[in-house]
Amino acid sequence: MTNKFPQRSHCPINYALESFGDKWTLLIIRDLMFNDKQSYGDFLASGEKISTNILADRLKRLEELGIVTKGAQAPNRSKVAYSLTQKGRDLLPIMLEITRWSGKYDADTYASRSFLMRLEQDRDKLIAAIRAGW
Amino acid sequence: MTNKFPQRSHCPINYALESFGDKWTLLIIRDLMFNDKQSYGDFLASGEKISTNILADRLKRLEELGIVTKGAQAPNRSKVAYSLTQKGRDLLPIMLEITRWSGKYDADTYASRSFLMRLEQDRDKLIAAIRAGW
DNA sequence: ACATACACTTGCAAAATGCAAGTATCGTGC
DNA sequence: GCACGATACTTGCATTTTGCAAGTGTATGT
Repeated sequence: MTNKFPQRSHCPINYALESFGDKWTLLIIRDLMFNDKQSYGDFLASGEKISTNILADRLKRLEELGIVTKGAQAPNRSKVAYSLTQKGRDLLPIMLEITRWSGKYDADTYASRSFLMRLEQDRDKLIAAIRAGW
Repeated sequence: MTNKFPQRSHCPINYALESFGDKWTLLIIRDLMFNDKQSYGDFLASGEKISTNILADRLKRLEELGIVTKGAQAPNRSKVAYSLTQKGRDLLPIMLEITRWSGKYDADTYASRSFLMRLEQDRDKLIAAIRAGW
Protein backbone atom coordinates (compact mmCIF):
# COMPACT_ATOMS: atom_id res chain seq x y z
CA MET A 1 0.00 0.00 0.00
CA THR A 2 1.29 3.40 -0.90
CA ASN A 3 1.69 5.93 1.82
CA LYS A 4 -1.09 8.42 2.30
CA PHE A 5 1.40 11.17 3.06
CA PRO A 6 4.23 10.94 0.52
CA GLN A 7 7.40 12.54 1.78
CA ARG A 8 9.79 14.67 -0.16
CA SER A 9 12.64 13.96 2.24
CA HIS A 10 13.40 13.15 5.85
CA CYS A 11 15.05 16.47 6.47
CA PRO A 12 13.72 17.57 9.87
CA ILE A 13 12.58 20.93 8.52
CA ASN A 14 10.77 19.19 5.71
CA TYR A 15 9.17 16.67 8.07
CA ALA A 16 7.73 19.56 10.06
CA LEU A 17 6.53 21.30 6.90
CA GLU A 18 4.75 18.19 5.76
CA SER A 19 3.11 17.93 9.17
CA PHE A 20 1.98 21.51 9.65
CA GLY A 21 3.43 23.56 6.79
CA ASP A 22 0.36 25.32 5.52
CA LYS A 23 -1.45 28.52 6.32
CA TRP A 24 -3.99 27.04 8.75
CA THR A 25 -2.78 24.09 10.77
CA LEU A 26 -0.72 26.02 13.31
CA LEU A 27 -3.66 28.29 14.02
CA ILE A 28 -5.65 25.28 15.19
CA ILE A 29 -2.74 24.16 17.32
CA ARG A 30 -2.44 27.69 18.72
CA ASP A 31 -6.11 27.68 19.69
CA LEU A 32 -5.77 24.33 21.40
CA MET A 33 -2.53 25.26 23.13
CA PHE A 34 -3.10 28.81 24.27
CA ASN A 35 -6.72 29.79 23.78
CA ASP A 36 -8.67 27.02 25.52
CA LYS A 37 -10.53 26.14 22.39
CA GLN A 38 -11.47 22.57 21.73
CA SER A 39 -14.49 22.33 19.47
CA TYR A 40 -15.01 22.68 15.76
CA GLY A 41 -17.14 25.74 16.37
CA ASP A 42 -14.47 27.30 18.58
CA PHE A 43 -11.88 27.02 15.82
CA LEU A 44 -14.28 28.44 13.27
CA ALA A 45 -14.80 31.47 15.45
CA SER A 46 -11.12 32.43 15.41
CA GLY A 47 -10.14 35.77 13.99
CA GLU A 48 -8.63 34.41 10.80
CA LYS A 49 -11.88 32.99 9.38
CA ILE A 50 -10.92 29.50 8.34
CA SER A 51 -13.51 27.93 6.08
CA THR A 52 -15.44 24.88 7.16
CA ASN A 53 -14.10 22.40 4.63
CA ILE A 54 -10.49 23.36 5.31
CA LEU A 55 -11.02 23.10 9.05
CA ALA A 56 -12.55 19.64 8.74
CA ASP A 57 -9.70 18.55 6.50
CA ARG A 58 -7.00 19.84 8.84
CA LEU A 59 -8.54 18.33 11.94
CA LYS A 60 -8.69 14.98 10.21
CA ARG A 61 -5.11 15.32 9.12
CA LEU A 62 -3.89 16.34 12.57
CA GLU A 63 -5.61 13.32 14.02
CA GLU A 64 -4.03 11.01 11.46
CA LEU A 65 -0.65 12.48 12.27
CA GLY A 66 -1.17 11.87 15.96
CA ILE A 67 -0.92 15.52 16.92
CA VAL A 68 -4.52 15.89 17.98
CA THR A 69 -7.11 13.49 19.40
CA LYS A 70 -10.82 13.67 19.08
CA GLY A 71 -13.04 12.57 21.91
CA ALA A 72 -16.39 13.34 23.42
CA GLN A 73 -15.14 14.55 26.77
CA ALA A 74 -18.25 14.22 28.89
CA PRO A 75 -20.08 11.01 28.00
CA ASN A 76 -23.56 12.40 27.39
CA ARG A 77 -22.44 15.49 25.57
CA SER A 78 -22.64 15.64 21.81
CA LYS A 79 -20.02 18.33 21.54
CA VAL A 80 -16.76 16.96 20.20
CA ALA A 81 -13.68 17.95 22.17
CA TYR A 82 -10.35 17.97 20.39
CA SER A 83 -7.13 18.05 22.37
CA LEU A 84 -3.40 17.88 21.83
CA THR A 85 -1.49 14.65 22.20
CA GLN A 86 2.02 14.58 23.62
CA LYS A 87 3.30 15.00 20.10
CA GLY A 88 1.16 18.08 19.82
CA ARG A 89 2.14 19.48 23.18
CA ASP A 90 5.77 19.04 22.20
CA LEU A 91 5.23 21.77 19.65
CA LEU A 92 5.22 24.28 22.50
CA PRO A 93 8.87 25.37 22.15
CA ILE A 94 8.34 25.95 18.45
CA MET A 95 5.23 27.99 19.12
CA LEU A 96 7.04 30.09 21.70
CA GLU A 97 10.02 30.77 19.46
CA ILE A 98 7.66 31.79 16.70
CA THR A 99 5.95 34.12 19.13
CA ARG A 100 9.27 35.61 20.10
CA TRP A 101 10.28 36.20 16.50
CA SER A 102 6.96 37.73 15.52
CA GLY A 103 6.94 39.80 18.69
CA LYS A 104 10.26 41.24 17.64
CA TYR A 105 9.39 41.97 14.02
CA ASP A 106 5.69 42.71 13.92
CA ALA A 107 5.25 46.21 15.23
CA ASP A 108 1.52 45.60 15.69
CA THR A 109 1.75 42.19 17.29
CA TYR A 110 -1.04 41.00 19.53
CA ALA A 111 1.45 39.31 21.84
CA SER A 112 1.49 41.14 25.14
CA ARG A 113 4.52 43.03 26.33
CA SER A 114 4.60 41.08 29.56
CA PHE A 115 4.44 37.70 27.85
CA LEU A 116 7.23 38.63 25.46
CA MET A 117 9.27 39.88 28.40
CA ARG A 118 8.87 36.61 30.26
CA LEU A 119 9.75 34.72 27.11
CA GLU A 120 12.86 36.78 26.60
CA GLN A 121 14.05 36.59 30.16
CA ASP A 122 13.25 33.07 31.22
CA ARG A 123 12.06 30.92 28.43
CA ASP A 124 12.73 27.65 30.22
CA LYS A 125 10.68 28.60 33.25
CA LEU A 126 7.85 29.77 31.04
CA ILE A 127 7.84 26.44 29.25
CA ALA A 128 7.88 24.59 32.55
CA ALA A 129 5.03 26.70 33.88
CA ILE A 130 2.86 26.04 30.84
CA ARG A 131 3.64 22.33 30.95
CA ALA A 132 2.75 22.22 34.62
CA GLY A 133 -0.74 23.28 33.63
CA TRP A 134 -1.22 20.20 31.40
CA MET B 1 -2.41 52.08 -1.81
CA THR B 2 -3.54 48.71 -0.60
CA ASN B 3 -1.08 46.50 1.12
CA LYS B 4 0.66 43.89 -0.96
CA PHE B 5 0.53 41.39 1.87
CA PRO B 6 -2.92 41.52 3.43
CA GLN B 7 -2.95 40.24 6.97
CA ARG B 8 -5.57 38.08 8.57
CA SER B 9 -4.55 39.13 12.06
CA HIS B 10 -1.59 40.27 14.12
CA CYS B 11 -1.51 37.11 16.14
CA PRO B 12 2.19 36.22 16.35
CA ILE B 13 1.58 32.72 15.05
CA ASN B 14 -0.35 34.11 12.15
CA TYR B 15 2.31 36.73 11.41
CA ALA B 16 4.85 33.95 11.10
CA LEU B 17 2.54 31.88 8.91
CA GLU B 18 2.05 34.80 6.58
CA SER B 19 5.81 35.25 6.40
CA PHE B 20 6.91 31.67 5.84
CA GLY B 21 3.85 29.46 6.25
CA ASP B 22 3.97 27.45 3.07
CA LYS B 23 5.57 24.24 1.97
CA TRP B 24 8.74 25.76 0.49
CA THR B 25 9.95 28.93 2.15
CA LEU B 26 11.55 27.33 5.19
CA LEU B 27 13.50 24.97 2.97
CA ILE B 28 15.21 27.94 1.35
CA ILE B 29 15.95 29.39 4.77
CA ARG B 30 17.29 26.02 5.88
CA ASP B 31 19.64 25.90 2.90
CA LEU B 32 20.90 29.40 3.61
CA MET B 33 21.25 28.77 7.33
CA PHE B 34 22.70 25.29 7.54
CA ASN B 35 23.73 24.10 4.12
CA ASP B 36 25.96 26.87 2.80
CA LYS B 37 23.79 27.40 -0.21
CA GLN B 38 23.37 30.85 -1.63
CA SER B 39 22.50 30.72 -5.29
CA TYR B 40 19.32 30.04 -7.19
CA GLY B 41 20.89 26.94 -8.64
CA ASP B 42 21.93 25.72 -5.19
CA PHE B 43 18.36 25.90 -3.93
CA LEU B 44 17.05 24.15 -7.01
CA ALA B 45 19.42 21.28 -6.38
CA SER B 46 17.98 20.53 -2.94
CA GLY B 47 16.46 17.15 -2.34
CA GLU B 48 12.86 18.33 -2.34
CA LYS B 49 12.79 19.45 -5.99
CA ILE B 50 11.27 22.89 -5.79
CA SER B 51 10.14 24.11 -9.17
CA THR B 52 11.74 27.13 -10.77
CA ASN B 53 8.76 29.46 -10.75
CA ILE B 54 7.99 28.79 -7.10
CA LEU B 55 11.61 29.31 -6.15
CA ALA B 56 11.76 32.64 -7.97
CA ASP B 57 8.52 33.71 -6.33
CA ARG B 58 9.62 32.77 -2.82
CA LEU B 59 13.00 34.44 -3.14
CA LYS B 60 11.31 37.61 -4.24
CA ARG B 61 8.90 37.40 -1.35
CA LEU B 62 11.63 36.73 1.21
CA GLU B 63 13.48 39.76 -0.06
CA GLU B 64 10.39 41.93 0.19
CA LEU B 65 9.86 40.71 3.74
CA GLY B 66 13.42 41.60 4.66
CA ILE B 67 14.39 38.06 5.56
CA VAL B 68 16.83 37.57 2.71
CA THR B 69 19.02 39.92 0.70
CA LYS B 70 20.20 39.50 -2.81
CA GLY B 71 23.64 40.67 -3.85
CA ALA B 72 26.37 39.78 -6.28
CA GLN B 73 29.03 38.91 -3.75
CA ALA B 74 32.17 39.20 -5.84
CA PRO B 75 31.89 42.27 -8.07
CA ASN B 76 32.71 40.76 -11.46
CA ARG B 77 30.83 37.55 -10.88
CA SER B 78 27.43 37.05 -12.45
CA LYS B 79 26.37 34.51 -9.91
CA VAL B 80 23.78 35.97 -7.54
CA ALA B 81 24.42 35.35 -3.86
CA TYR B 82 21.47 35.36 -1.50
CA SER B 83 22.00 35.64 2.22
CA LEU B 84 20.01 35.96 5.43
CA THR B 85 19.42 39.32 7.05
CA GLN B 86 19.31 39.71 10.83
CA LYS B 87 15.59 39.06 10.64
CA GLY B 88 16.35 35.85 8.80
CA ARG B 89 19.11 34.79 11.16
CA ASP B 90 16.75 35.35 14.05
CA LEU B 91 14.78 32.38 12.78
CA LEU B 92 17.53 30.12 14.10
CA PRO B 93 15.80 29.20 17.39
CA ILE B 94 12.64 28.29 15.48
CA MET B 95 14.62 26.15 13.07
CA LEU B 96 16.37 24.37 15.91
CA GLU B 97 13.16 23.68 17.82
CA ILE B 98 11.63 22.32 14.65
CA THR B 99 14.65 20.09 14.22
CA ARG B 100 14.31 18.87 17.77
CA TRP B 101 10.63 18.04 17.32
CA SER B 102 11.15 16.25 14.02
CA GLY B 103 14.17 14.47 15.41
CA LYS B 104 11.96 13.12 18.15
CA TYR B 105 9.01 12.05 16.01
CA ASP B 106 10.44 11.11 12.62
CA ALA B 107 11.99 7.70 13.02
CA ASP B 108 13.86 8.13 9.76
CA THR B 109 15.07 11.68 10.31
CA TYR B 110 18.18 12.89 8.54
CA ALA B 111 19.20 14.89 11.60
CA SER B 112 22.30 13.33 13.10
CA ARG B 113 22.27 11.71 16.49
CA SER B 114 25.11 13.92 17.67
CA PHE B 115 23.43 17.14 16.57
CA LEU B 116 20.18 16.18 18.26
CA MET B 117 22.12 15.29 21.38
CA ARG B 118 23.81 18.67 21.48
CA LEU B 119 20.48 20.34 20.89
CA GLU B 120 18.89 18.41 23.71
CA GLN B 121 21.68 18.95 26.17
CA ASP B 122 22.76 22.50 25.57
CA ARG B 123 20.56 24.36 23.23
CA ASP B 124 21.76 27.78 24.26
CA LYS B 125 25.40 26.97 23.67
CA LEU B 126 24.58 25.49 20.31
CA ILE B 127 22.77 28.66 19.32
CA ALA B 128 25.68 30.78 20.51
CA ALA B 129 28.13 28.63 18.60
CA ILE B 130 26.20 28.92 15.36
CA ARG B 131 25.79 32.66 15.82
CA ALA B 132 29.49 33.03 16.44
CA GLY B 133 30.04 31.67 12.95
CA TRP B 134 28.04 34.49 11.34
C1' DA C 1 31.75 34.99 -32.13
C1' DC C 2 30.06 31.04 -30.10
C1' DA C 3 28.91 27.91 -26.49
C1' DT C 4 27.74 27.36 -21.81
C1' DA C 5 26.09 28.40 -17.25
C1' DC C 6 23.02 30.63 -14.55
C1' DA C 7 18.74 32.97 -13.32
C1' DC C 8 14.84 33.44 -14.18
C1' DT C 9 9.66 33.69 -17.22
C1' DT C 10 5.91 31.84 -19.49
C1' DG C 11 1.96 28.77 -20.58
C1' DC C 12 -0.90 25.42 -19.36
C1' DA C 13 -2.76 21.41 -16.67
C1' DA C 14 -3.63 19.81 -11.99
C1' DA C 15 -4.43 20.51 -7.26
C1' DA C 16 -5.69 23.23 -3.26
C1' DT C 17 -8.52 26.85 -1.43
C1' DG C 18 -12.61 30.01 -0.51
C1' DC C 19 -17.36 30.53 -0.34
C1' DA C 20 -22.23 29.39 0.01
C1' DA C 21 -25.36 26.07 0.69
C1' DG C 22 -26.88 21.63 2.21
C1' DT C 23 -26.94 17.36 5.32
C1' DA C 24 -26.40 14.40 9.62
C1' DT C 25 -26.56 13.58 14.38
C1' DC C 26 -27.42 14.62 19.00
C1' DG C 27 -29.78 16.47 22.98
C1' DT C 28 -33.86 19.14 24.81
C1' DG C 29 -38.48 20.67 25.47
C1' DC C 30 -43.10 19.42 24.83
C1' DG D 1 -41.83 10.34 19.87
C1' DC D 2 -41.42 14.39 17.57
C1' DA D 3 -40.23 19.11 16.35
C1' DC D 4 -36.33 22.12 17.17
C1' DG D 5 -31.93 24.24 17.67
C1' DA D 6 -27.07 23.50 18.08
C1' DT D 7 -23.06 21.39 16.48
C1' DA D 8 -20.19 19.25 13.08
C1' DC D 9 -19.42 18.47 9.21
C1' DT D 10 -20.04 17.61 3.41
C1' DT D 11 -20.77 19.10 -1.21
C1' DG D 12 -20.42 21.88 -5.49
C1' DC D 13 -18.40 25.20 -7.91
C1' DA D 14 -15.50 29.41 -8.89
C1' DT D 15 -10.93 31.22 -7.94
C1' DT D 16 -6.20 30.82 -6.75
C1' DT D 17 -1.99 28.43 -6.24
C1' DT D 18 1.08 24.92 -7.63
C1' DG D 19 3.72 21.69 -10.67
C1' DC D 20 5.87 20.77 -14.89
C1' DA D 21 8.10 21.62 -19.31
C1' DA D 22 9.84 24.67 -22.20
C1' DG D 23 11.68 29.06 -23.42
C1' DT D 24 14.30 33.65 -22.74
C1' DG D 25 17.96 36.94 -21.27
C1' DT D 26 22.46 38.01 -19.74
C1' DA D 27 27.20 37.06 -18.41
C1' DT D 28 31.51 34.68 -18.62
C1' DG D 29 34.83 31.52 -20.64
C1' DT D 30 37.35 30.06 -24.95
